[in-house]
Amino acid sequence: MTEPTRDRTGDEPIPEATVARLPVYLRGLLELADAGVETVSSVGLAELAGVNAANVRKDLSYLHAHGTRGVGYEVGHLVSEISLVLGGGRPSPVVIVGVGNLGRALSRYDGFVAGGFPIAGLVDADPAVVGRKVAGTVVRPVDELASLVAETGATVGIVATPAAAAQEAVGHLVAAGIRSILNFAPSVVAVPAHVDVRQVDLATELQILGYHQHRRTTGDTSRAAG
Amino acid sequence: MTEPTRDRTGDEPIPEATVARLPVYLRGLLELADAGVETVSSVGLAELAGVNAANVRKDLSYLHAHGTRGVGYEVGHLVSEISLVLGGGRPSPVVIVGVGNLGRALSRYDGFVAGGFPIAGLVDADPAVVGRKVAGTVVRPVDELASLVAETGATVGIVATPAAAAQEAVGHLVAAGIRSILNFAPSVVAVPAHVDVRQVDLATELQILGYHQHRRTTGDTSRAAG
DNA sequence: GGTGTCATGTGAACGCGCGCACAAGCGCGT
DNA sequence: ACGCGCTTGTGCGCGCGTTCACATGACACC
Ligand SMILES: NC(=O)c1ccc[n+]([C@@H]2O[C@H](COP(=O)([O-])OP(=O)(O)OC[C@H]3O[C@@H](n4cnc5c(N)ncnc54)[C@H](O)[C@@H]3O)[C@@H](O)[C@H]2O)c1
Ligand SMILES: NC(=O)c1ccc[n+]([C@@H]2O[C@H](COP(=O)([O-])OP(=O)(O)OC[C@H]3O[C@@H](n4cnc5c(N)ncnc54)[C@H](O)[C@@H]3O)[C@@H](O)[C@H]2O)c1
Repeated sequence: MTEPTRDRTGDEPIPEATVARLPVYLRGLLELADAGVETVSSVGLAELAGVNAANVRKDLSYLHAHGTRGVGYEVGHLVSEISLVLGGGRPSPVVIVGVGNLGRALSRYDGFVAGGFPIAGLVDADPAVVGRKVAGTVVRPVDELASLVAETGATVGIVATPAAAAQEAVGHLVAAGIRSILNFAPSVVAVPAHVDVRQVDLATELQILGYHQHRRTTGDTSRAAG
Repeated sequence: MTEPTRDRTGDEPIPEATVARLPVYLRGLLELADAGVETVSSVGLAELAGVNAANVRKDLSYLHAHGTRGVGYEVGHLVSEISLVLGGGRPSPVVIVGVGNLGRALSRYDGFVAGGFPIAGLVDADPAVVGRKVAGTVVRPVDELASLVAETGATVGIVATPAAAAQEAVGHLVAAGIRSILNFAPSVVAVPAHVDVRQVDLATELQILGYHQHRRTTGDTSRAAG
């Protein structure tokens, strides 16, 4: 408020819908870079991302990644620009709370480190799980969460506990200084205003699919054969 | 149908944003029902779901679940009404393609059957995986997918293969008659118009979190303690 | 050096979704 | 029986997001 707006490195607000598409663009761009492609048009990138071309152009206009008229966008430039906006250029270590079925699968997910999200540590409340080695990392008790975050500089917390323990797990993460949380438990959690929570809810996704399927099979009588 | 009959069983289109919230309402309502609560107001349900109360009322108005003015909504009625809209009242068996780290975790997820999505079968392309028993189910080869779907009446497919194989896996599912697909692979897949695909992308979620975190740490210099 | 062709960048319109605010209606207490 | 308080149901305005359509501008070829 006291100082004017600086429009250098990602100071202006990017629309949320655009932010959600940037990772998809980034994936496509990395594929292109691997294939040796150096420039890409908004139409080409739109096809890779499955969105409208005008949407791509408007999205990229929010970044400081201007393209060349008549040619397109420089792939390498876009990659670095989007990476900078999304991750700040630095990796974000991740702490996983709850090392059950899902937590173990996540621990072994190689896409984490590839995407700039290395596993900083695993914690669990079950003494039978604590001390065991999962994916090369020893599971630590929940009361060591704060020190674990402090040691590793973890900035992201993943909640993979049962729903009943999700709010408690989130509380521990917030108390440890984590401000970005990804919650896999099917539970609405409350957090302070400065903490960002994103929900990944498998059951919800399936039920949304179920709605559309149900609607097609009951509302559409013109389709009989399969 | 010679006349345009307005059926009462979910014929009018429900807004997509509302559909996405219905599962959250349902979870809260089931908790209330477990606690013996029989009626709930829009304010109470809004708190449970973490949304605005007027939004709840408008959402429920799309269903045929009218409440009683001055009292609220009947919990049991809402549960059955939302369940009917979302799942058609019948369970939707699920086929999982790709039984790796994630596929195994999903197979053991008890929330599936609890939510009306029992595991109908598991398939994988790796001969080393085929034949092994995971969570009480034997993994079958991909070329048995069509017969598996036919036998079990599976209506939902989950893709848990590497990204490079996602499009192929989706193709198999579509060929087998599946019209609802949940894709965990970080890959944009193409499907016919009558097939519904929902993407669950972990890396995307983390990168969105990363954007907000990066924005806070660089743009926001004033932080309120508390 | 001129011109044609191509792709970017953006103005404007449309639709959707959200939330406020208020009227309508139901039940309970007196 | 009657009024009061509580809650539903919704009309309306606002903002966001998406898309079309077009003007602007760069590059390549002749
Ligand atoms: N495939 C899946 O398993 C899957 C898929 C989608 C969502 N989910 C959700 O993810 C969550 C975990 O699922 P899961 O199958 O791994 O369950 P799980 O029971 O296998 O694992 C839960 C783990 O959390 C630990 N835990 C419990 N309370 C804790 C606490 N207060 N603090 C720290 N750790 C605690 C437990 O000791 C256990 O190790 C659940 O909420 C589930 O609904 C799971
Ligand atoms: N925690 C996680 O592991 C995690 C989290 C989020 C997303 N994902 C995504 O989920 C997918 C699977 O991850 P994963 O860790 O389980 O990988 P994985 O390598 O452990 O498992 C992949 C499985 O798919 C099978 N497969 C390969 N090609 C196939 C094909 N054409 N048809 C059928 N099956 C095939 C393989 O044999 C293997 O069993 C990946 O796309 C990954 O990016 C994983």
